[in-house]
Amino acid sequence: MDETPPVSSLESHLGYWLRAVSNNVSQGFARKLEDEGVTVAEWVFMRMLFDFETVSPSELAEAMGMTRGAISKLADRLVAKDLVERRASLADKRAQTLALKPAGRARVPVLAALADGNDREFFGVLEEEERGELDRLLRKIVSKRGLAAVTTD
Amino acid sequence: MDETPPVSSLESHLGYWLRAVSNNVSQGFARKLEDEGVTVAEWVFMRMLFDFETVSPSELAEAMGMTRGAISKLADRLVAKDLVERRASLADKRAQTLALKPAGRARVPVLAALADGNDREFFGVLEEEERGELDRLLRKIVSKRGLAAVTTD
DNA sequence: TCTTTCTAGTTGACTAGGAAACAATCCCCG
DNA sequence: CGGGGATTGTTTCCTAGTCAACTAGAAAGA
Repeated sequence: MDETPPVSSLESHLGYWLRAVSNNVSQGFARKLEDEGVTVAEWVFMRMLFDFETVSPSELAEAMGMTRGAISKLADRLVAKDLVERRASLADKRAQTLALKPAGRARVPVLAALADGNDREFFGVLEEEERGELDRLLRKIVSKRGLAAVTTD
Repeated sequence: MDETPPVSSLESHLGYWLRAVSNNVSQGFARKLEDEGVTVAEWVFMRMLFDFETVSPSELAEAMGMTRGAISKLADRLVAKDLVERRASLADKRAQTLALKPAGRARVPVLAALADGNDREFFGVLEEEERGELDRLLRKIVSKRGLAAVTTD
């Protein structure tokens, strides 16, 4: 009777398409950031510090969907580049606070412009309202599944 | 005058949300596959071999959006697990052909079921027609931007 | 108080992948 | 033919993450 078990195709999974597009967008973005000597994770890290003066590594790890270990090393790199500084916390000697240094702060608008350009490049193929819909759907998944994350790949 | 330069937020970029969701979906999937001792890349690799009997590493690299070097190592791992085999190509002594071994072939339906479950878990929060729309939008980006992602039709 | 337990951040071992150099082989053109 | 360039797959080195063990300090409880 030739009973072939039904095996779903790769293309039938939204996760597959999501991964394909996301990897591409991130790789494209990474390439643009390369000229600025910054990675995607570093951009996200700096953009977060730009808004919130006082951020702890743990909070950042949570917000970026990365482990504390990864944040620790990421911070090392940014400190080495003189874009970020670590400040000891007075209240709690274990804790620290991360902050942008002036050079880092000055860099953020430039990187933001690259992010804008990257988004235009990849999502410009969609109509305005399609972009709105995509945005809505992605946010819905994030909120319904309660994830706080952005990683980098 | 206080001319603050406008710095776009992380959340204003579709790439940001895409990355957030995609990473989450993939991490969730990776965790499910872990019990089977397989990675996401290995699943994709095997699923492709499942359909097309004869695939060269280069084609696979193209289809999976990875470098040939990465495919070479990925193949090494799968060969080591006895799921895949390399066959020399008769016509061209440089070339080779990758094929699933019986153990690998037997594994695919199980992994496909996990992929189905993962998709349900993450995208089940959307309505049926929202999923259709998301699918459409992602495919549109892939086709308009000519991403390598699998010759689909 | 002092001791146990928890929390913040760091570190080391390991993994997957990219970039580029490489060897083998093929192909084309003189 | 035969030699220069393309192409196939591998390899080496590097980067950026994870996980789990670790250190230092804080907190809670007897």
